[in-house]
Amino acid sequence: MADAAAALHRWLDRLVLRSDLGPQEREAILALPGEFHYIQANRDFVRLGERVDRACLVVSGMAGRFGQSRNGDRQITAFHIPGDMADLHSVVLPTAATALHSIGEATIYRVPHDAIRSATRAFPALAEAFWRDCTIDAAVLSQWALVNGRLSARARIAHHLCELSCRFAVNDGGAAFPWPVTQAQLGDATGLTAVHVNRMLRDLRLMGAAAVRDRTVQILDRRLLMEIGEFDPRYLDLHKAT
Amino acid sequence: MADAAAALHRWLDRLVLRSDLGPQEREAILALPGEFHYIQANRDFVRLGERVDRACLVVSGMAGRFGQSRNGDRQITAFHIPGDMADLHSVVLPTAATALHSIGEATIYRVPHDAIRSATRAFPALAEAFWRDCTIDAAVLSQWALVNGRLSARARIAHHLCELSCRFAVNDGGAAFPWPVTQAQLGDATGLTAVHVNRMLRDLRLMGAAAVRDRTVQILDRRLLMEIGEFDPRYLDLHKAT
DNA sequence: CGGGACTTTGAGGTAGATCAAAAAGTGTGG
DNA sequence: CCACACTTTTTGATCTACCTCAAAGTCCCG
Repeated sequence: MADAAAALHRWLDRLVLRSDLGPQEREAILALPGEFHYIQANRDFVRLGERVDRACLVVSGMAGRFGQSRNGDRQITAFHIPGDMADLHSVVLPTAATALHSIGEATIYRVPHDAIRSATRAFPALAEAFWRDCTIDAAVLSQWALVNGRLSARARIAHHLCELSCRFAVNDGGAAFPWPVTQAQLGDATGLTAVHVNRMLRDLRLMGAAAVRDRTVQILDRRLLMEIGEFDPRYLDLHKAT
Repeated sequence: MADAAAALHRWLDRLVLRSDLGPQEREAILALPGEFHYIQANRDFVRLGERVDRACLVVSGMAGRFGQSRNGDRQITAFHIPGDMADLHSVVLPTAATALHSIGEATIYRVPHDAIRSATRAFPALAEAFWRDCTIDAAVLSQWALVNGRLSARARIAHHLCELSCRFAVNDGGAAFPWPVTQAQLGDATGLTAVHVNRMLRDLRLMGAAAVRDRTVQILDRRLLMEIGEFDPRYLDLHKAT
């Protein structure tokens, strides 16, 4: 089985980008108990309205947070990559107002809320760090609302690719990154149909901005892609971001 | 000048709906220092990217949180009513990724971050309560993303009216509530043009669902309005909600 | 090698945008 | 208390970005 400390370390790396944590606090994070779960491709693993008592750390693959309208249309409200605690908010709001879905195959590490709560009681700085992380999550969502509400289809897609590129780039270069997301799922995130997503991706490819090949996004011209998507990475609060 | 304790009490009422707070913690809230500010109608009072050191409690009127695209189009991502701490999140993320605008005239009470932070250090339950409140704020935004991304123009507007009705109804009946929002602003919240908002409001009026008159929303047939807007109040986590 | 999921392309339809202008409020100063 | 300027609401006419429906092509896995 995989290594819990390694999985938690990726999350810790994300946290310390934004919050100052001392050695004891870091150790408290790395010592969090939990279990690994393998999730089959494209499965809902947290249902809407379900009451949860564990939070999900993405270890490998991707996850999507989503809501659903009456006729079954889905709106993805967040993509989560390895190192993201996808539903940290469930610690303070255990009834999921939002569901989780694996994007392709995924592995998660489920940490009991109790353990997280005792860590925050012992170390107030952790409570603040978690609160901050949830707040950045909300800032990202706020940006999605702006992008999906006000930009053209092409710009929305360009913006999403830029965002994911930056978030992956915290660890490496970011010119290419894994992309298990189907065009239908990208449509669910941008409020478009799969057909239109396909045409916009073709445009971006023909413009030489970005291309998806082999479940991987290739950024061909970052400047151009950012221009098309009106992308400014400041909202991500990744101090190292390009 | 207005009464600080009274203003803070409305916020406290909102907090204790969702979090258990003891007498000392309640007193700490009611003792928070701050200053009252009168804001002229439709002014930006927190700018994008500005670094703030005080949080804004809405005392009277309404406020809107928004982001802006390159060409100046705005997307409102939240409406705040009296008793809401509009940017509590700024305590942990002082650089505003989102701006604030008065909807009509408004009065706010500005509380220094320092005071809020000392309260959370003294009372961990307050840190958790604030974190929870920010999380519910994010859940509301997530619902907006779903509604604006997936529902028809008419449904979006119906949904927004239902939401505000419920949030006002925490205090009173909720069949009618103040509505200083212009049709252009409602368009900025729903991702529609003012012209189309006008037509959809006419439809809702002719259908006998809801009508806006004298800066006030009249809910004519709540059941119908909820049906049109696919509204289910659970995401608001107001235990008293209808 | 066969079946299901995903991608790609085509043709035509429509919800909502855009542009334009009149009507109704709202506030201000004389 | 009226006149003027400005904002907001309302209606009409036209346009278009994106949707819908349909079908062929491609990839992947058992």
